[in-house]
Amino acid sequence: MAFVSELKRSHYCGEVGIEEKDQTVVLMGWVNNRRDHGGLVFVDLRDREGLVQVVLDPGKEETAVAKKLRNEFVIAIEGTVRPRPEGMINKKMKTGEVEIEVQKCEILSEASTPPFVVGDPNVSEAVRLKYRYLSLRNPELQRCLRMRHEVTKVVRDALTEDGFWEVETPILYKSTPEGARDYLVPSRVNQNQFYALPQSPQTLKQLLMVGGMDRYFQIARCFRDEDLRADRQPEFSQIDIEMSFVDEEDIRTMNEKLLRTIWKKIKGVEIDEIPSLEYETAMNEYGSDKPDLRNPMKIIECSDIVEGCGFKVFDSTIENGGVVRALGLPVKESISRSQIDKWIKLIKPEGAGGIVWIKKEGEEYQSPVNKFLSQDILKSLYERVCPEGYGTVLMVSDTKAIVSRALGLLRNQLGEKYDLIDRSKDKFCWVINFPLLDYDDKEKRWVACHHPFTMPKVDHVDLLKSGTPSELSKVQAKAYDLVCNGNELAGGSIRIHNQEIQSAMFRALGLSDEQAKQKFGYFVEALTYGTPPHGGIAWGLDRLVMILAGTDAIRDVIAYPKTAKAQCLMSESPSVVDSHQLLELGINLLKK
RNA sequence: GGGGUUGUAGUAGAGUUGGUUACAACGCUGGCCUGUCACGCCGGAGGUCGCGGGUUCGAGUCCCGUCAACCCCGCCA
Repeated sequence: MAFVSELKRSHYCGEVGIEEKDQTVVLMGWVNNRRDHGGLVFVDLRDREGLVQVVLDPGKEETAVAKKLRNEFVIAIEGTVRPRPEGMINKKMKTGEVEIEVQKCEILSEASTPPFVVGDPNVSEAVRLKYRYLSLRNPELQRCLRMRHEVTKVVRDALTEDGFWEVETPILYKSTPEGARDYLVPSRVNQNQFYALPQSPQTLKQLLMVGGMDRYFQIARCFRDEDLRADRQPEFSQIDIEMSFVDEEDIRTMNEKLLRTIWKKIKGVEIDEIPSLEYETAMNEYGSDKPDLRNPMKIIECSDIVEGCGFKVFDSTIENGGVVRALGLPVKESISRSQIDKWIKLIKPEGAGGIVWIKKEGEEYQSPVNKFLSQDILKSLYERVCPEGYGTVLMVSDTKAIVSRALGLLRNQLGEKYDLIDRSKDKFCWVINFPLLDYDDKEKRWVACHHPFTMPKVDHVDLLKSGTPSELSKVQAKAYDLVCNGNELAGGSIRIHNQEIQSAMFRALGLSDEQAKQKFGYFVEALTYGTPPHGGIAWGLDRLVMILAGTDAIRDVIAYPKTAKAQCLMSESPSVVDSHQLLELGINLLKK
């Protein structure tokens, strides 16, 4: 067995076709499968481009090795491409028209019996993660990683074309006072001090604008020490973008162009016009700031119809400034009482008391509240919420916020359960005019919805300066999210470049200029040295690739992902370290 | 931190009201086969039923605890 083959690869396995007829080719790859017929051995040879059938004669000296071949052996073969005999074409294979008649076969590397068959879809996540390098041989995972590569390439090309510079920012950086939990890295040289891994390059990219880079982007790795989800890993990537001398419109236009380029180049799809939804509208009509517009249901206002109706729950809700709103479930089948009870259970944790439903039976409207509501009122409600004349009305009454959360949750649930979502097409929207501030009930103070350097809308600056609680809640931000199929694809804002507005913002957050300086230090100082008007956006790259690849697990688009407990099962990290390493760092562990 | 689902040969599963030696498949392995492509045929090996307790004459099965993977809530500027 040669350590290095004399052969030089001429083609990828998956790329051999009828055009190569009668050519001698050299292929290298993994044995995907072998079918030993005694006097004739078929091997499906695999590389990242696909499979091709190679035919070996174990009787000949050069190919006698065929008997030794096993799954996942790495081999090199030299052979002649020939059309398959009459009736032997395999239509299921891309290369099924041809096969390789092998003249030479070398084993480059033998393989232990793998713990699972490569490509077997029924292997548990734990086993697949432990042997990630074997999972990576699965064409499906390779398709996702190839797509990820293609997306970053398209993004780099498109942004470069538009005058952006890719600038790398540090991974060893400073712990930030707000936001997610930081991953900390101890410093050996500076004992008792720590770096933090960046949650995002937010401040760094703004300082690049201060530094005159004008247009920056980065495929940036970000780190957050928070619990994981199906679409969340502790380290993930952003397409991070920042621009100088621009306003909201410029950034939205630029990113819409980028979005169109991505969908065109990756999926070959032209995107329709992208609607902009006010945050307020999104919350009222979809119960979400990232609505899935593929779901046809909308939340319908019903307060005006039921006002003063005599049903105590509705009346007192409206008197107290709350609302009565409804979803119309557009399915003809009758919804059972127990089913509705399940939905009530679903929305209870959101604070909603229950669901009042209306069904139509012939010309009669049925409802648990028909003792209180006349047929006329039920009819008006039904006709507004189910204008098609069929379906079930599901009403919730409470404060605006609770009704939005409850019906938003229900809307998603119903969309899935009754297959109301049109998956043939991706649906996008911008969500704009987010509130600038949000009141934190636990900590009894105002916090920035986006971050404390987000610019308020021009005509809301005075509201911000007024500082009265009722006014502060109305202040809107120059912030925007790009939403696709109910996922936040990207989010960003225009940043404050004006000292006076920045001070007003800090005051609203309950910080004096002195405290702000202490908390944000060098960053606040930097903004005083001539900051261009600027703003930006960050795309969640992993989520973007997930949507394009049509997968719902973020692990599928990351080569070496971590488990829900943030461990790497392959390398068994995190792990304990040698005591001398800790000693050097001046770290003493609390014994467990 | 809380809730849910799952855990039985290498892999993914079946396993009855608790009852003899825990099943068949894929993979592995020995043999046969020149047209297979989910190759086929004959034979073989492979098990601390996640782990630890408990109930019982007897536990894969019932109970308690625990661990792991996944999903959800909290959390995620």
